Amino acid sequence: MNFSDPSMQLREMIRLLERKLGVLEDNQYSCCGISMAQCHALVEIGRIKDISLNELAEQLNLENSTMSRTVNNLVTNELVKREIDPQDRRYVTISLSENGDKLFKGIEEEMNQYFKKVYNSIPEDKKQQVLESLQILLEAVGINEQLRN
Amino acid sequence: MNFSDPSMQLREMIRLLERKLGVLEDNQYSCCGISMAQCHALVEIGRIKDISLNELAEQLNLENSTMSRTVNNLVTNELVKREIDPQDRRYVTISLSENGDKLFKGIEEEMNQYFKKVYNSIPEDKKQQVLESLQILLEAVGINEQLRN
DNA sequence: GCGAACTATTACATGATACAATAGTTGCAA
DNA sequence: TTGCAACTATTGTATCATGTAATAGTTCGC
Repeated sequence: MNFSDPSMQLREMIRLLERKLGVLEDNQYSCCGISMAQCHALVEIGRIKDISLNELAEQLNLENSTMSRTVNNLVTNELVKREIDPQDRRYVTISLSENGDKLFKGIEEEMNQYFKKVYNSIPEDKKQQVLESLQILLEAVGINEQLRN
Repeated sequence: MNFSDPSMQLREMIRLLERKLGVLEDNQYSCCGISMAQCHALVEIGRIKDISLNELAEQLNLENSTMSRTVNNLVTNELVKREIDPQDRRYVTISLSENGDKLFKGIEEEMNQYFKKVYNSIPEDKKQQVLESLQILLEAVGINEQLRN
């Protein structure tokens, strides 16, 4: 490998970052006894509070069918409620149960603690720069999102 | 959500970055007709040239058994060769076939093109800063790797 | 030469996912 | 108002990924 080209350095560092962060969620059951798919859905529902199945699927880049089954698992685990929207009975309104909300808040807290530690591991005089750079990188990736393939 | 705390901004941006980049590899067959698991393995084998099953599994953070099956799929697709090491017949030496090498080079080329475009979407006077920041971030994540849980 | 340690594969079970088919609901238009 | 198109969610079917545990073959040291 020849990383002399800075764009290849970029690729390599993003690859490493993905791998390092990915380790956190590699194990199928690493998230408090529920699967990662369920965990992602749970957090997304917790953030938006009330959401339809299609919206949730779109947020997580999943098929409706996959989403439906994942939500079903969460319902089985009594973490999520599924109610038919009285305004339009085609929709289901998905929201956290009391248990689900507790778990959600726990996960949020843990994630925040973790990122606080990471943030505080950044040298003081570089913190602002790292945040700004991530923002710039996000924009650069966004610009090239449509152009793929 | 309240992103006033900069560590929460960090979390949010990393989450967005993961999602944006993750879209690239969401589909099960998005990688040139082979699965993502196979694609990751192919690239890793291509980079290291000759590698044993255990080493490959460790590189990709997978179980031996999973790795064995993935390699088997690649062998079935005639992209990878599996040979018993004559020095120690417990080991298998895994390497790319001619077809596999072509595919590997194609993937590398495509990825490099993509990251070149991303890199060139970064404002000229910020390029160096972004690279440096990613390096800093990697180190910060690395520091907290052992500390998890 | 025998058993411990190691490498890879296979058996089994579970979960995620996509595509396609289906059921129910709504809205519009003839 | 009735019938059809459009939409939402669920279910059927198939495939792949993954982990744990069991198994087979190999090496090495005693």
